[in-house]
Amino acid sequence: MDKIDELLTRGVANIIPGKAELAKVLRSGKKLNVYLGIDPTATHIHLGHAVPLRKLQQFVELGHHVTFLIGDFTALVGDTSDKTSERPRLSKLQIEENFKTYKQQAEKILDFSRVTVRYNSEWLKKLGATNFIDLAYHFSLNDFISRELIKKRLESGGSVKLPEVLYPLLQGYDSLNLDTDVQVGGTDQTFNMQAGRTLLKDVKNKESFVITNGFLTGTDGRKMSKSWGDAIWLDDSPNDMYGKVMSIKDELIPEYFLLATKLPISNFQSLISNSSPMQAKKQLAHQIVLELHSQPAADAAQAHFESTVQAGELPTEVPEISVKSKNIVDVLVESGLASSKSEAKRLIDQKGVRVDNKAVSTMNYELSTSNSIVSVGSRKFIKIK
RNA sequence: GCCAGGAUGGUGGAGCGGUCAAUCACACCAGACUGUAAAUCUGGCGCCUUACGGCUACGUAGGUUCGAAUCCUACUCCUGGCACCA
Repeated sequence: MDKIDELLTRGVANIIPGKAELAKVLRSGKKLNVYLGIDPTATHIHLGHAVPLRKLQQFVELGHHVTFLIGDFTALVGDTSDKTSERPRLSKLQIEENFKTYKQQAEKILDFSRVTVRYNSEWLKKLGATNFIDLAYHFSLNDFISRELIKKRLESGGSVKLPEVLYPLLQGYDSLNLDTDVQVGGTDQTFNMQAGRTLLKDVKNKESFVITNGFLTGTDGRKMSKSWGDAIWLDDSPNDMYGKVMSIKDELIPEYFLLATKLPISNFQSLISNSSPMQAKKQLAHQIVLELHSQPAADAAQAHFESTVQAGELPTEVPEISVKSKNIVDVLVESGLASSKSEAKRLIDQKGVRVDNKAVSTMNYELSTSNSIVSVGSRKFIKIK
């Protein structure tokens, strides 16, 4: 399996119009214009978001011309499928701030020095009503209302706002302006990306491709999502990240190797079949931390996991804190181990609090010696100075 | 503008005058168990109090009542429908 094969298969849900066609173009050696669009309201990236970024990076490595498109204009219109939150109108400054934050995380995966960053307001701002109507002639309402989501809402008497219908049009115009050969995105973007194909074909008589990637399963077994609290974030600390990976179900190990690391497929296949789930998962967690942080961080996170979680020992580095109080309840609150006195008492009640590894059984407990280690549960430790 | 429906804890969503700090589910926390921070089971999950109990909360502001998340009025914001547009 060479790089092109890997690009065509790894984490890929669908290729439109087809894999064979794209393979042919890739093999021809032609440099392609590839792009991924993002919504500038998003600033925090998790491993699921990272899947299309990895795909983009594969294109970069093959020497294609990759554009990272920031949907600053379309953000104003809003992809209204998400109806719960009112979309704030972002100022140019905010958008740039957001992107800065985004980039800090994204560059762990995507090499921005070999990527062109652009904003779609560049051309959308200039698009007048006349041109806009012209664009609209390339589409029919039938296509839009046959979409599953839209159809359901219409059938149940819900309303579909016009901008929702117009949104794909703008996205298609992006493709046209970037003279796109390949668009990358999640399967949820299939329809919007198709609009680009339509325009390119109609206007420029150009055949283009769409690659959609699958979704990564979150730590709770559902799709990894910001709102479900089951995400592993690119900026999670090494220990957190390692731990979160260790908490996934064993069955997900191959999926994670495939979608969340860049380890060659053959490498991890043999690894999985030759080791116990526990070992394989530790390898996986190590690899993920290594890629997103560093080798030493990954080693340290693994050591931390082995000693703290597996052997139940104290972590090597315990944050030190000085507190005014001696009483255990106050200490817990002051150190932040508990958010309120009520919670602190609850924790003590439930035998969740230990001082120097001995469970605290009374609220009146006073810390006697300095340098005591206070712990809550099995993973929160603090050393009291 | 008119009509109808709605706004409850981190989320979804009950409750429709007292027994509501608010059913339930999810998320979260602790305990047990485990190769694991998985699964499963147990307990917990506003704040203050060792406890008895107290306090603040159900969009905002008032009112009715011995008593309101529950009834009334106004306002704000959402969601539909209808109308109007020189």
